[in-house]
Amino acid sequence: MFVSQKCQYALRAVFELARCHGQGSIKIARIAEAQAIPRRFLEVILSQLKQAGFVASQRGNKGGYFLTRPPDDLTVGEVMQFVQGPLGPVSCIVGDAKNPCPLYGNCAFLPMWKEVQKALSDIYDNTTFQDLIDQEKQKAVEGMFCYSI
Amino acid sequence: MFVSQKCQYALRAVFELARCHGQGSIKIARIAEAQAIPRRFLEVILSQLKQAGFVASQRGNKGGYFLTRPPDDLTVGEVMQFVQGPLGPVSCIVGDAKNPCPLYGNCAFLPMWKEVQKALSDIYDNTTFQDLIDQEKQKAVEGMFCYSI
DNA sequence: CTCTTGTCGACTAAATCAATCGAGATGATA
DNA sequence: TATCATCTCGATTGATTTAGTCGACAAGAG
Repeated sequence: MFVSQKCQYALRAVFELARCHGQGSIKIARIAEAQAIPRRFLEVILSQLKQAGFVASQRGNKGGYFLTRPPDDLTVGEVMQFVQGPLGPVSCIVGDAKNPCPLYGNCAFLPMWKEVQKALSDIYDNTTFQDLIDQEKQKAVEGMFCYSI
Repeated sequence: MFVSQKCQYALRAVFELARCHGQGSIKIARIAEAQAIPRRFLEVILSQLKQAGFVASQRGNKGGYFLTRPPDDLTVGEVMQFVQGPLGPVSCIVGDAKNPCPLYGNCAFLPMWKEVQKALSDIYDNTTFQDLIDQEKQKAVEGMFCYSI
């Protein structure tokens, strides 16, 4: 598995905030319940997302979190990159000076890794949270056609 | 980084064996040097690849390892899957009964994860070691055109 | 004032990663 | 048959990452 639990929690939390965008502050407890995320862990995650500027918060009674940007201006890739670090398959490709490939420039796998990175980027960087919301709505409509009456 | 060091070593080792396919047994030491892999660690890796049937070995003096299948019949995906486990981005998608997604069937990200898995599979399962060898040869030819006189 | 909610840093148990090591078995060859 | 290069196997290790948990504190609405 390539996407950590923490990163999945972060994405689900942001998705929940995106779904409620414009409705004011959303409480941690509500996000935790709606998206099945351990509450205390979610605190840590949201606090980091706040540092990064993806979300903002309101303290005190009636407080909570909310997105700082509209859902159609926030991509899955941005959040993932912040939580997990570079999205490439191997370190030589993301320019990690700590782990230079000893075969760099001569590695038979380099073209393949680049292909993979592009494929991932094509998906993650082109999926906004608004896309996910729309997709979910569409699915609900399809569900009505198939299962109701 | 999503592909472990060990997995990269395994791929490079198999590549080296693929490149020498048909030349009899190749010594661990030679593979280790050619592909810049820690020797003792490579022993562990090759031993596992042998368990899996990707390679076979000859003991004693003049011993070494060799591929059991021709390079055009062995994909990168097969080796990666064996070394790293399932290649999907998240556990819910690879049918991991230990980590069932608590939102399964209702998770907004599921379609995206499926897209990612397909993209990865399209690359890894369609790249054979023969492809890598050919690619390397092609590159060498281009190098002649560009830099030599 | 009080109750609800976010804030912050410290802490931890478990798993995974990336090896390393030593002793032994095998087999080609001289 | 002795030797030497090579694979074999299990144990062990240190560092890092993962996935959380906890307690005390700060802020703000009513």
